[in-house]
Amino acid sequence: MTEENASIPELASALRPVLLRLARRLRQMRDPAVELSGNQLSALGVLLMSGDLPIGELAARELVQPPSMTRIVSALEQRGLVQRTPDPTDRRQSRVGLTENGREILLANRRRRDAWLAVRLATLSASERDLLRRAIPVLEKVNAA
Amino acid sequence: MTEENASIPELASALRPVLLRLARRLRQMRDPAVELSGNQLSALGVLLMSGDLPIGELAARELVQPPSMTRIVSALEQRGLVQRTPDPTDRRQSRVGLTENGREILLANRRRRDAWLAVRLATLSASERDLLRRAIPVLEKVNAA
DNA sequence: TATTGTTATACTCTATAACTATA
DNA sequence: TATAGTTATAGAGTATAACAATA
Repeated sequence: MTEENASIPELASALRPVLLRLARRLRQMRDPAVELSGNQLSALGVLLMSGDLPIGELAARELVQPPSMTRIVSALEQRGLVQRTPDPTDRRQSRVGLTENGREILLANRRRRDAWLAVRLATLSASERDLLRRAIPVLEKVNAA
Repeated sequence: MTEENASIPELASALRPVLLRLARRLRQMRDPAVELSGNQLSALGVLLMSGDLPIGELAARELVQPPSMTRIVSALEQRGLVQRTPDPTDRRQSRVGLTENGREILLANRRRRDAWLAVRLATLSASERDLLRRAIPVLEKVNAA
């Protein structure tokens, strides 16, 4: 235990700015050549994780209103990154899914950001990297709480 | 050493999504009653850290164009959170600084987000919190690299 | 009638270009 | 002539409200 006397609020206010700063830099590493907005990229990510979804569901998961998601999906569809397929049982709905091209673009973007991070992780000592490795499940727990 | 065999790229792609997700939730904890945009809040943060700055310098630090910073500062000034004071030696410039009210609003916002995080940190075990505590300087090192 | 998704419209935030005033 | 800042204007991106099609 390094200093468990230190209070939880102090840990929070020390951790917050570091996390926000690092996340901001990671987000800036979007490939400027592949012009996808943050929300477009994020929507592709949800589709990769969850498979095909109706527009409304996708909007709810992204905390965006349905009309906004209509726009986002239309833009992605025009670029061939997603496709709409009509729901056979309810003709009001159509499910949105990644195309093969969309999957590739998304994964390439992630690789790019991972590479940026990996370069920086390589400057650490092995034990520092190990510390981060063990911190991951803890951060996940914070996220889930 | 938990498993230093695991490669650096793997660490990067495990760490990235956790960081981004947590940062996103932290950002969403802005007080909706105090309607400050992300960039307005961020500009106040720079002023707190660095003291009074000319508009151009502030724009450069926030990676924003000068006209955008003019708008941001004008909005903050109208709400009494910052004030412009003319530079005595160069009448083209004016320095922007926090007002007492601006300082309070900024700090209140930070306390709010810290509190959100602290509630979640409280669900962890003492040793998990200690792990995060030791991870902070490592994350700072990654940021600086 | 209720629900899914779209279109119409307005607002916010940002950027580039052109301008004003100092230096 | 160059620089600090502003104003004018346009382009993304989002939201609310109104509408169309289907359940």
